[in-house]
Amino acid sequence: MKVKKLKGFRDVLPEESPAWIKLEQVVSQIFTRYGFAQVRLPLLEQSTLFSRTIGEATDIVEKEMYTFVDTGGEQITLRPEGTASAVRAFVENGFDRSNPKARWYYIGSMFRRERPQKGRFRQFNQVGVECFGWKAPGADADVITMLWDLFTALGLSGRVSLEINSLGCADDRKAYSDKLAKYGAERIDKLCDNCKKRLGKNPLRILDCKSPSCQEATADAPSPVDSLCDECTEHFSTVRILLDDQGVPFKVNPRMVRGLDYYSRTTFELLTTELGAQNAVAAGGRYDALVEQLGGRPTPGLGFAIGLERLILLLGDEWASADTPDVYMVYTGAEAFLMAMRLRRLLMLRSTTTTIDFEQRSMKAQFKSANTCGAKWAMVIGESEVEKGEVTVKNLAESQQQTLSINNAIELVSTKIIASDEE
RNA sequence: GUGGGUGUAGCUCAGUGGUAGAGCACUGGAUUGUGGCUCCGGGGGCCGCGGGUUCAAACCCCGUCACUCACCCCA
Repeated sequence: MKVKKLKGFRDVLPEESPAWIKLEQVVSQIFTRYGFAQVRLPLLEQSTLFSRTIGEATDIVEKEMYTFVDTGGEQITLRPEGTASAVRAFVENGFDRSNPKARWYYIGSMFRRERPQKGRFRQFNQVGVECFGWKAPGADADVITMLWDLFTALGLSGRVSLEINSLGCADDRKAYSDKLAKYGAERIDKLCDNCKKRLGKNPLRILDCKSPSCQEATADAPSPVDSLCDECTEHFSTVRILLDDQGVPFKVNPRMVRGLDYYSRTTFELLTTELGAQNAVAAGGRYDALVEQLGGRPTPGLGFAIGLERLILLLGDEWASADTPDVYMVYTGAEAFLMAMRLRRLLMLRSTTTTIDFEQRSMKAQFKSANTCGAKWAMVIGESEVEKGEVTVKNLAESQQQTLSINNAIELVSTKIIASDEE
C-alpha cells in the first residue's frame, strides 16, 4: 500500500507556492503600515483553552477538534483557530499589565476535523489579526479598514462584500438571546430540527439558518441592533460613520451572527459568491470579555481571520507565477562540465538564477530543457570554448548568440538581467 | 455524521461483454555543437480494491475504499 496524505490535508507544490509567498509579502507589508507586529504561537495548546473560549456547545469544540492525550498524560489540542492562543499568550506574557495596547498578527495552520469540500480543509491556513487594549470604535473601524485595504491591494475589492453587525455587550447579548429564544419558541413548529435544538443552546444561530422554512419563520424576528444599550448603539453608530469616512463600503446585516461564543459588539464578514458554499473569506469581531475570561486584567480586544486557501482560490492561478531561471548552462564533455559549474557559481554569486543538467545529455536535449523551463539565456560551453577559454552566450527569445570571454559573458548577462528586472 | 457525482498512463479523458487507447507531458532520433514548428520511435496501466455472474468483465451485479461537490459548520 502506498502511503497517502490524510483526508482534508494538502500538498502545496512548487506551482502553487509562489502565490503563498507573494500573499504573505502583501499581508505583512500592509499590516506593518498599520502598526501590527507578527507573533508566532504554538500549534498545540491545552484542550481547555479552546473549550472555555470558543464555547462548549459549538460544533468546533463538540466534534471537530484534534484532541488527544500525549505521553505525559496531558490532554492537548491542535489549535482550531488563532484568537484563543493569542489571548492566552497576551495574558501569559503579562501584556495586560505592562503593555495593554498591542497590535498583533499571525500566519499559520489551523486544524478542524470537518468533511472536506471546496475551500474547506482539515488543515487550513489563516492570517489572523488581534488588536488589544482599545475599547473605542476607532479600533473597530481601523481594523476593518485594514482588512479592506488588503483586499484592495490584492485586486479583490470588487469581488467581495463587507457585512457588519453588532451583537452588543454581554448584557445586550443575553437580553437579545432570551428575546429571540422566546420568539423562536412561539414558532417552534416551523423551525427545522437543528434550530429546535439551537433554541436551547444558542438561539442566535436560528437567524443564519439556511433552511427556507426557518428563514421564513424568522423573517420578522427582532433585530439585535434594536436591543442594544445606549452605549453600544453609540459605539456601532460611530464605527459606521468612521467606515463611511474612510470610503470602506459595507452593508449592515442584522442577521449575521458568529459561530464562536466570545464575540460581542461589532462583528463583520467578508463574503464572496465565487467559492460555492464556503462564502466567508474573512470574518471577525470584538471580544471585550475574553482577556479577563482567561485570567488577565480586563482588556478589550478585537480581531479577524482570513481563510488563505479561499483567498488563493479567489486570486486564481494567474496571480503569481513561478520564477524561471535566467541562465541555462549547456555543455558537452567532462572539461566543459567543470567550466560550466564554475561559471554557474560565478553567475549565482552575482544574483543570477541558473540551472544545469547533470547527466551528459546531447546539446539538443539541453536546449530543449532550457526552452521548457523558461530560461532567458543559454551559456554554451563546448570543445572550442574550452580550448579558447570562452563561452557562447545565446539569447533564447531572440535566437541570437555571440562568443565572449568569460568575464564579458558574465558582465553582459548580469547587466541585461538587472535591466529586465527593473522594467 | 448524511446525500449526489466520479475512480482507466504523470495530467485531461475516450473506451457498453471478445488481446487496454488518444491527446498532452516525459524520453531518443531525423548527416555526429543549438530550443520553440513538423515527422518517426520509446518508456510507461493488477482499468481504485475485494467478491460474484459468464466460455470470456475496464464494461453487468454486490460490497468496500478514495476523491469530489452539497447538507452541516465555518476562514
